Amino acid sequence: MRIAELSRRTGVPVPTIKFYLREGLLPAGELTSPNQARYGDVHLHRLRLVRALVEVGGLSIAAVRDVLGALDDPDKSLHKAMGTAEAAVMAADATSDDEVARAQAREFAERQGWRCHPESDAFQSLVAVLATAREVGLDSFPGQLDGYAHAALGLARQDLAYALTAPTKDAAMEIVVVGSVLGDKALAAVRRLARRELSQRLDRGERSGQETDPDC
Amino acid sequence: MRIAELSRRTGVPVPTIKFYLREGLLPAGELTSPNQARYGDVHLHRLRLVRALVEVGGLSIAAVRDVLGALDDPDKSLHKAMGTAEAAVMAADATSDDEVARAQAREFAERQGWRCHPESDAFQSLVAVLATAREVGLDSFPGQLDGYAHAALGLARQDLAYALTAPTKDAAMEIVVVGSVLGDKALAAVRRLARRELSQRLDRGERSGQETDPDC
DNA sequence: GATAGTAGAAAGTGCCGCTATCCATACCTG
DNA sequence: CAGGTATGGATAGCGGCACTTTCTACTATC
Repeated sequence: MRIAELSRRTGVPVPTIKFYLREGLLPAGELTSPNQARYGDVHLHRLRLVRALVEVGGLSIAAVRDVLGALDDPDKSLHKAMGTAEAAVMAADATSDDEVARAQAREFAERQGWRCHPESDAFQSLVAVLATAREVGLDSFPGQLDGYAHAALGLARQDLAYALTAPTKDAAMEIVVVGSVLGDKALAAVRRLARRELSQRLDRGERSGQETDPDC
Repeated sequence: MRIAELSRRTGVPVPTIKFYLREGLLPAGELTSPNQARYGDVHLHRLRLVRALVEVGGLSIAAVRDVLGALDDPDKSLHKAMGTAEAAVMAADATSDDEVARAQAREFAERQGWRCHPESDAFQSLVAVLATAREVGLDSFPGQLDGYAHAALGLARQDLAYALTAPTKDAAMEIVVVGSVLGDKALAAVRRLARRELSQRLDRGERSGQETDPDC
């Protein structure tokens, strides 16, 4: 297929596709002449992937390039690809050196029995959030984390199970990466729906919802 | 205190504070002369709040203005303030009219027994994610949602309980709004830590972790 | 052979979150 | 009370980023 069809089937304008080609987010098409190229399903799929990461995930072009690079690297383990995706999503603001927040995060990890690297983007991001919470005066915020951890463990278990459904390693990596990005967005949305649902139930005087969600 | 001290105590440059004043994110100081003003703890707190929303939450200036407006509105219910905050966070890309995705979202809501408005930002956002998942070929993604819902209900319950710890309605609103924004970030980070922890345990041949998290 | 499409490169656009510069005035130190 | 520094207010500028536009020299197609 040619670039116009690629554009038609994805809704991405031709100039934007050219831009992505230039930026290395999309592999070049197979040249049939000095100024003609053919694109295949690979390009179609990749283009949709790029748009998903950019539009839904809010990733920058550079971050998308990193993520795709990790996906394409044949030597890369699933573990490492996940790390790259996380780094891209976390956007590492690399802020303050709040020692208290760092200690809070470490204590939290210990409480959970998690052995996590304090240099990882996820950990840094957590420290940044805790520092901000402290600045804004949300003193009991760190206590919330344990509840988050409980939920997160369940989600992580589910994520991994989902990834194992993939037929090939490439597919698994893509599921993990895209699932990370889409999953975050979906979880945020579902969380808000749940919150609204619960506050509605409270408004109606129902007891905090054991009837539709037996919860253990 | 004067603007320089406000700047010193928050780390925000004076020109940026002036910019926020101009944009209405910060109330004007009390004028003591035509060109002198005094700022108080309110300004200090508000400024930190703005930075938290902008830096951690990634909210645009306009979104921050909306959120703060909701917080300041004395007539606004906690419910409405939450709605405004959600709208600001969700950033409503208002994309495709994917009927299939919409149906998937509706089915999900029914499965959960949630009565949610299909016009709400959270619902729209969910539809957008599902549409994207479909485009990228993540066919079994909708099945993930039920697991998300389980986790989200737990989190929502915790969120509401947290909000009820606030002494005043204003404080509760702030907790809900800021907790929403910080909570999303924190949850994303914790989720990644959990995922890494679990995949480490798998690497070591442990059975998928009942020993540190009895989970029900 | 006219029309439309294409690759590739270079320059331009629009938005957004600041940042810089000015000015007239106020405070503050010596 | 003089002189340097800070302030409020206004206007203009800047840098980054994700595209878009424009151009040229070709090529496929009707």
